[in-house]
Amino acid sequence: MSAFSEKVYAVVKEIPRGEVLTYKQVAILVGNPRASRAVGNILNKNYHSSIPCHRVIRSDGKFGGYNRGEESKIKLLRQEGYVI
DNA sequence: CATTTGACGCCAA
DNA sequence: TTTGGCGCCAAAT
Repeated sequence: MSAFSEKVYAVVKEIPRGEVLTYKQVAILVGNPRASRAVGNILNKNYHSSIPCHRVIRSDGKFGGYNRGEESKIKLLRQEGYVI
């Protein structure tokens, strides 16, 4: 595991229920404001059940993708009470 | 080691 | 406002 991915996992894991962070925000929190793309890449290839990667969405307000399907991601967020 | 890929983001038309 | 193109970074090929 690279330090970068470790930080990404740590940050995502700390997202409280009902809250969401954008890829950009995560990138900033890990120290690389421009690595928004890399963040998505890491979450995509390393999906662990321990990490609520469904709490990470695009800065545009779109939901982005999800390894279990975007529908599942949206469903989860709605269940957690996330509303636009 | 060099190139491509991808759950992104911002700016210019 | 919506679309297209460019930039940026880490991992996979």
